[in-house]
Amino acid sequence: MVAIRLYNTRTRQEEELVPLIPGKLRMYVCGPTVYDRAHIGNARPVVVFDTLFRLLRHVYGEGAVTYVRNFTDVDDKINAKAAQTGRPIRDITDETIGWYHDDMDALGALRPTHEPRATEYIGAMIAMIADLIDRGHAYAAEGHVLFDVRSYAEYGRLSGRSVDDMIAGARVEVAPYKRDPMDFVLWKPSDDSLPGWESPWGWGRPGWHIECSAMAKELLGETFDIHGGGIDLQFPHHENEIAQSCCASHTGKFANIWMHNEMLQVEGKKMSKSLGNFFTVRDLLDQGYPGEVIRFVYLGTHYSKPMDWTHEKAEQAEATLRKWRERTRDVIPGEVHPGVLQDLADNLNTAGAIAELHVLANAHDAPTLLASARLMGLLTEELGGWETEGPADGATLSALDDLARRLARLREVAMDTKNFSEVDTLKQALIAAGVEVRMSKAGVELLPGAGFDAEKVWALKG
RNA sequence: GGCGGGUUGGCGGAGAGGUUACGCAGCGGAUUGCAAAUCCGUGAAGACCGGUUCGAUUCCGGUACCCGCCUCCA
Repeated sequence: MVAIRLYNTRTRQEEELVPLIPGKLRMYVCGPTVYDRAHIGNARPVVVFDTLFRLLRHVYGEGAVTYVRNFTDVDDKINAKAAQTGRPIRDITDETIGWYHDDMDALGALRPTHEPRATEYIGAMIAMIADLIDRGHAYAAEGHVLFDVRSYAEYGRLSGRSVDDMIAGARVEVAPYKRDPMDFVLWKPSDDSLPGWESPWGWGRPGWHIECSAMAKELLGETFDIHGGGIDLQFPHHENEIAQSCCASHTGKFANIWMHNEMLQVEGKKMSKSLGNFFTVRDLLDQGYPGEVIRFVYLGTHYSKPMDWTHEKAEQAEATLRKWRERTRDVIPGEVHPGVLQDLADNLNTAGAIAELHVLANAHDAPTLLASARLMGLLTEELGGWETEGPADGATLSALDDLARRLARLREVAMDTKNFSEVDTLKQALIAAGVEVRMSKAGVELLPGAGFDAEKVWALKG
């Protein structure tokens, strides 16, 4: 069995993945707050950990891997949207979850084993909060329950911060009911306009961090193998998860390996609404970027480095995938290339693995290329189809066929007369219409290419 | 202020203390009426300053610059 090595943020070093339960692998990844379409930054961890999920299933067996990714469906952003639109919260979250599934499916991400909704685990959260109070790690105050960061000596270990340093930064909410400014909310009161649940501390709703601790415990147990998410979650979210879970557990342990993907940028800049470079996955799909192309761009940069989304990368990815799909058409997948597997097992080096795929393609080893690419969720049947669809409808395609025949006739004549001016005129017009013109001894082939303009084609047909 | 990431050939982007990354673009060739597509081949690198070493782009220290998180936005 291939040894998988992963960089562990918790220990700041690369480690061999040794399942806590032999033969079983348990992974938790922080999922979305469901109040709007997922943007392309949200999608990076989805693709990264989907690729890891696929690798783990390949190595340990499909049934041996349990992957949990939550939906945060109780949150003030959702409440705000409900208040703004007058729609019921459940409508909003159901709709958003549907979008999320559609969009992530389009990127070739497998559905996790479990996708728990926070609102379905309120009981487990209340139980964990009560347990934390009993153990002296949390306290109720003015309808809130707060975690006492001073009660947990390891607080700040994951993110390499000390409580005192963070207070010096003075970016924390100071509330009179807090014992320490860094204490964070486990439970907070709700008024009539907000969603809430009965609890020992009154009508209220959970703080953000407790849901992951509670759901991970319910679905994976007190300890498990891998916890993933974006690096932005390292503090405070993951720090707080660790504090809650470790203080509420019998072993004092939580996730074994912590993995964080770096952030995504757009054309070299932070994606933000104010810069106008903010895209949802749906935006890109609607603009015509196939989901597989988006996935390929993501996998082209190692997850531990900032990734830049650029149009140029997407174009190159599309050209590469187009070529590979042509080469693997009707090919039966062979064995996964050991080099590809080795690269993925080496801290999920997807960029290195893609380089190996290029080598396989150049070596004309289509069966191995296909099997290896599929391990990464590329060249799969589900993601295919886009490469042959093209931007032309059926009628336009038949118009192209007519033009191809006309061009072929003109060319035959020109071969005899040695006067190619008419052929070249038509060819240039076709190229100007975004048509790829392929002429060979076998004949003439016209394909809709980049910048294809159906109107110009119809004008040429006359 | 605290924490973290980065700086590699024209562009993108990896690994490895000594031997070709890889892709795109470029260049040469095959093919083509000319092209396109395809195929074959090929030049080009590691911010700066020190240190360790027989040897560093790769390890260590420092400098500069870029970026992110700590704040509703991943």
